[in-house]
Amino acid sequence: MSAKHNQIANHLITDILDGSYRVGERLPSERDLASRFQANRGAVREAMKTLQQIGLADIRPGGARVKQRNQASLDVIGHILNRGELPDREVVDQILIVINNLLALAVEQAIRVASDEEMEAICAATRPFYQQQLGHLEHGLARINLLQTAMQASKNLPLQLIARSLFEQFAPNMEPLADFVQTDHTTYATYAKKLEDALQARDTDAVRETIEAFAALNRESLIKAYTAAQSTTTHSTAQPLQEIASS
Amino acid sequence: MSAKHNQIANHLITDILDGSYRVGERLPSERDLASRFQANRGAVREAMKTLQQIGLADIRPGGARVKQRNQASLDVIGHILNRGELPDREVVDQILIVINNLLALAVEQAIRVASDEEMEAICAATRPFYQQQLGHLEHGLARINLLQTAMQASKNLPLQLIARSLFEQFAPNMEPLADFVQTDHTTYATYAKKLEDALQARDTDAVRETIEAFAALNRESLIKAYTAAQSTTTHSTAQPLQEIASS
DNA sequence: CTGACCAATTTGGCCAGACCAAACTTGAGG
DNA sequence: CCTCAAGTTTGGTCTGGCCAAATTGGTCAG
Repeated sequence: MSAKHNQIANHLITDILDGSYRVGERLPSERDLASRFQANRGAVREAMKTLQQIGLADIRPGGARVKQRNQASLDVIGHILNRGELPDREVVDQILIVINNLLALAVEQAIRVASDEEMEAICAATRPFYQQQLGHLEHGLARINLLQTAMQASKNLPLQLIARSLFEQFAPNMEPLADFVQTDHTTYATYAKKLEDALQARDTDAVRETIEAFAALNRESLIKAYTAAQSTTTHSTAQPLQEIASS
Repeated sequence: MSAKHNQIANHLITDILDGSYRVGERLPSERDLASRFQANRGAVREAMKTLQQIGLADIRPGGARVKQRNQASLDVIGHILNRGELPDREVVDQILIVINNLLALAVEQAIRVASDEEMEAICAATRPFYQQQLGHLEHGLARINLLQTAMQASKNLPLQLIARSLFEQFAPNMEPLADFVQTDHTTYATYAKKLEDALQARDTDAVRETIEAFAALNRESLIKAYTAAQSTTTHSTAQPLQEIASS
């Protein structure tokens, strides 16, 4: 149902991510791929352009070559998470670490540059966690809202772009795990209260501490979710991530 | 001399970034653009694909529409910095903040997960700053090397990708300022020594502190560079960044 | 006059076949 | 074995055309 060039691109991306082509190896020519996918060369061309911009292939006259994964764009993350039935545990863990750090930075920046109204907006975003009974869905939405509000108040454009890109690739791929996540609302609530207090006091260190506490909590529930999910799921045959190559 | 679709893409990108098209407005049709640039529709098509993947335009049957800037991909940063004779001071400042934070996170992670050899590699990367007399060029290279080594040791793929993307868009656009940057090698050396000690002790807090000290130093020299550069340069007519829109 | 509905037009997606210049491959000659 | 030139492959661009979806504009009922 998706556009043809997207199908082709996705096929090639998963092939590369699965290691069907070695790094530095030449990909099949556009004409070749066109006949393989029974598509026009133009469509293949657009798919190749996607690969290039994702940073998985270096495409130039003479042939397109596979690049190293750690030289890719941030946009590969979504595709990496997409492989297999469950997203790669290790990468998910790494993403959570980064997102939490970005959130801490955003709040730190907000404390520095945001107006009182904007700080109040962040505080308001913490309140649902301890003032209301939240279902799973609302809890997730509240977390997204907190993140977005903080990013907005940071007024740091690169930071906003990074957080947004990362999150948008992260969130949809966590769907398969959603049913297995059990949130500890009580401790979440106490942390949220702590966070608001730290925000009110504009205490950067306390904020960082609290956000790290959140991170630990999230990580814990994630581990539980994985063990729960893996016992239910058929044994995954997904290949492990290739080693992150050296420079 | 660049490929045609790149010329077209760059033209459109700068047009959008300069505000020639309002957010949500429809871009000219592919056929229209093709005749304007005296190019084939296929070339225009590839340019549009670039716009889409950079996140500046939402392109779908019926027409392509301009998106909000804070909904773009991280890859816009390079194009934003590229406008005008000098890169936007504010955005540069924001990038430095983010990069420094990412570096701190990388080192923190390295302390957690890296082997002794990898930690030693980071320490080794700090030594040139206080063991040798570095010229401007070598100093820059040593900084890059420190960043890369830390990223490598962090073993955090998303972190590596972000740092790499950001840095690769940042570095080349700082060229116009390079001649005006004066580094305080002495304090840099003392900080570098401090950083190495903190690394040896695997003291996360001390590392963060030291890196923040570096950040302050860099920021200071950046401000000086800007004032120096602006007095030499003809008055820039670059338009200010549009307000970072609300959600 | 307003709003819903339907046809004509515009627009992006894709296709077929072709030419060019740069890169790659191959083989002859040193 | 190395060097260098001819031939081949490959990406970049072009022309011209068809289709389906989205937009637009007009029509008609309320």
